[in-house]
Amino acid sequence: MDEQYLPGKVATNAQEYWEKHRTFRAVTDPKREKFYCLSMFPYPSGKLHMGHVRNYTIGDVIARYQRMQGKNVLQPMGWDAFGLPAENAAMANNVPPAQWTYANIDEMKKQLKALGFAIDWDRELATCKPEYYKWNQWLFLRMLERGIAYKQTGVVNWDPVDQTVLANEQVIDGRGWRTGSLIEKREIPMYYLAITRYADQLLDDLEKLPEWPERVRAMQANWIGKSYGVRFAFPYQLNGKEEKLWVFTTRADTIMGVTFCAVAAEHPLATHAAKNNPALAAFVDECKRGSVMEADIATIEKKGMPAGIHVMHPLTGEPVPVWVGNYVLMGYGEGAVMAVPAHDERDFHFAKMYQLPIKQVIAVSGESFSTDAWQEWYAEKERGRCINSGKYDDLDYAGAVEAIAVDLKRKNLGEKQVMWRLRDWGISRQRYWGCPIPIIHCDRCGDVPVPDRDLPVVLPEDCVPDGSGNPLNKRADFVATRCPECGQPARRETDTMDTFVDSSWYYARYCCPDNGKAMVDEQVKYWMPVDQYIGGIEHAILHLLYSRFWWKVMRDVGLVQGDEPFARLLTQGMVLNDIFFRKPANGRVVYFNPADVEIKCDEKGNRTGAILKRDGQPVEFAGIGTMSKSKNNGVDPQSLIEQYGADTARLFIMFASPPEMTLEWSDEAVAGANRFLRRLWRMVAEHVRGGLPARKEWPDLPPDLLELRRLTHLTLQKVTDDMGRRRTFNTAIAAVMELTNALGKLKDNSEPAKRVRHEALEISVQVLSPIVPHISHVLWFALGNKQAVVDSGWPRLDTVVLKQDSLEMVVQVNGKLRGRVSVPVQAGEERVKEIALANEAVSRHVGGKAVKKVIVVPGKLVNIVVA
RNA sequence: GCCCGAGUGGCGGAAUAGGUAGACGCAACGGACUUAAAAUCCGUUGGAGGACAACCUCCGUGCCGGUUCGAGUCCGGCCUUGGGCACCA
Repeated sequence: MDEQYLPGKVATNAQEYWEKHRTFRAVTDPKREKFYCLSMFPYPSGKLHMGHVRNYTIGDVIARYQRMQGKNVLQPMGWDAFGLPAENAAMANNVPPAQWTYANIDEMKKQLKALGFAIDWDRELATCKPEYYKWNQWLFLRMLERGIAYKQTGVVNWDPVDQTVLANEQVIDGRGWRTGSLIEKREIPMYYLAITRYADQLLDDLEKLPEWPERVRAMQANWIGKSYGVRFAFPYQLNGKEEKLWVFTTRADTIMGVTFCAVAAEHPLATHAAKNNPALAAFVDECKRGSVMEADIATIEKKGMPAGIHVMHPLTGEPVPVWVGNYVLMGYGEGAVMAVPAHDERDFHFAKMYQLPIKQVIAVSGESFSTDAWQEWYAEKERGRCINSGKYDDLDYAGAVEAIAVDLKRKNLGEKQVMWRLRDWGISRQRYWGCPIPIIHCDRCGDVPVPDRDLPVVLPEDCVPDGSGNPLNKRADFVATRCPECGQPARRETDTMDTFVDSSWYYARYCCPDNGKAMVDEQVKYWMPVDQYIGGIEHAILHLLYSRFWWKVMRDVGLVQGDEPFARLLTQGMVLNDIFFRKPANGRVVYFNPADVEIKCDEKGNRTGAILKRDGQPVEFAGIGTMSKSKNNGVDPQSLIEQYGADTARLFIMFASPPEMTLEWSDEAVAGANRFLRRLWRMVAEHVRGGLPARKEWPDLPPDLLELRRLTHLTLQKVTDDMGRRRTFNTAIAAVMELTNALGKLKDNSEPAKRVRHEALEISVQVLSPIVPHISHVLWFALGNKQAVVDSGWPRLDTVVLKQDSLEMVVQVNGKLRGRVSVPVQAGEERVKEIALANEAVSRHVGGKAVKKVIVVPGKLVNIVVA
């Protein structure tokens, strides 16, 4: 073997071996226990970024670990290939999105291969290929048949200059990113998927996912947002006809405190009222400007204007004024709310601003109500009792809701209802680079689904978008078709599907990526569910919820079995780096890449400042943040691999922090990871040079060697647990480092010492091999093995060597550490107490005071409580 | 604004079920080797105080309060910070 560790040579050696032996090809084999390890597939944006490297390294370590445990492992890879960035790149470079996307895939595939991931590339797929998205269309048609897919209007961002629908991302401070014009909300017809029909299942089945992080389940449950309340109506007269203004509330107990109602600007009542009221029309227009994002709407200043209309209180019959409010969402609930200023904080402030009456209807004993300022208890429902509420006085929350619901029902004006925060999934996008929605518009027959035999509806790949509208509308060869029902000329739908549709079922397609006859086949029964899914925490809600929904639909269509697609989930943290910038006196902020910045420290290592290497002038530190183009703080994985090799990159990423936490970049720590690999290499090289030991029965070992063997197996035990159960790879690596540190101190070169060292090195190489597979591959052969480490299985734990006669226990006096004692393993509690009290340091601190209590935690600690 | 996390030395982090705070690594400092540099190896390294010394004492896990023999860990209230909020993926 080489004296020096040459990462490039080592990587080539290992990767060629895997390629030649087709090591990572996954074969469907029901006789073997399978393990499906899946990382979220990347959007082919151009180059791999550090987030990808982290994601796929975590997945690869788990896949390789499971493989060594003897499982039949599937780890596939593909491309989430439709999306907005391709259209933006197309506009910038005048290149069709397809061409840009395929070039990016080639580049990123090369990078993934350089990192040595144990991927079965035979199963590669890309969502922009008709063989794939045909089945998006096919299942969409099944959903139409079942009424799960339906058509309805929805609100979008409209750029009046470009005459284009914009994504939220393309709206900056209420203006279109290219034109700078003020954005308007606009209602257009769209296709929706009725995910709310599955709301109950999506919520209840979270209990079937014990191996998901608690926080993801909590976020999903809150997102689905089941609430119990009352849906009821305020009647009113319109053009001589009886109409009803419907609202939903979880606080029906406060209904007697309603002093006004508020409706969204898009609500029909607002539209009607604005007709003969120019001031209101102007206000409605104002509300319709701005973004559709909920975060914006929730933080804007609450504004309103009276609609000049009154509705009737359903219980008292009193007139209630209707206001138009910019904070009421048309897309949520009824687009109208009842307002109870006394018991809802938002209504309270709104009422104060517009001098609307505030009527207290809930009292809590011991608290006094005042309209001067809001107090927390006003909104409390647990301790409250109704007052000023006529027949409902003195009822508690549950009693009042019940009684009021009964009365509303009797008047046919409402009833108790379950309400979901979750909204149906609008999938129509007025964009080119996506999966066409398989619908044909016929003047005679209406919206006609494309028959199965005509699938897929193929997207032309040679369009170049120009920023105004959807280029598909200008493609007569795409749009012009015939109605499948009447045969007359008709138009194709030009909207495409949300890219979340593509990523909602790709995991199932990996089981049979080449099947041209069906969406999935019986192989999904073997491979699904995914045993381990790994991806960014930023996908905790949308992607995972849509996937769970889509899978349930596939189940109900009879394609798959089981209720959930992902058994275990690991959400990795983001990759962060320092952010440096300069802000010229009257210019835009300029960001500098940390690689170009030198940090100044004082003699204690505290940061004192930073300068740009190029000009030696100071730059400002803006803290740490996720690696991004806009902050110019990314690290290119490619240059990292070129400098240190794939194993160093992988080792650093797995060592720097546990997978669920954020990872802060550090060039110095990367160099440290490389140093460890070089040391490991040298250790093996020296050991091999000294001659490999003969393999015999274990001889009786002297105490120091026995101790080292014990450490070897303690390390194996810990690493196995850390990698398999805890998934804390950083502590697994630390444990191996401790072992190699101890090994470095062993200067003995006797035959027994060689045997102990050999075993320790073999186990180190084997357990590190999922993390640093290339160097492990070469070192394993160097240690005299005939079979590749990837096929060597997991090392066996020697439980005999772990047995000890005595152990160390910690002794505390009043909870403070005062001494350590050695105790025989079989010693009982009384004996342990005796030994602890006999300790010199302990008795000094007890100091003759009366011992009140002694607590013994077996095998760990003794706490002596004195007066 | 709402939902969900996180906060421990100069830095990344460890402490797995309420039981030794700071494993492992980085940086820094001191030393060895070398003509020199790189590489490598050895040692020190939370703060304050005390002892010639082996060592000893006190303080310390964002802030305030609580439960407990014992709290980084549990509970209540804050502060700061990260992710998500439905058309970025």
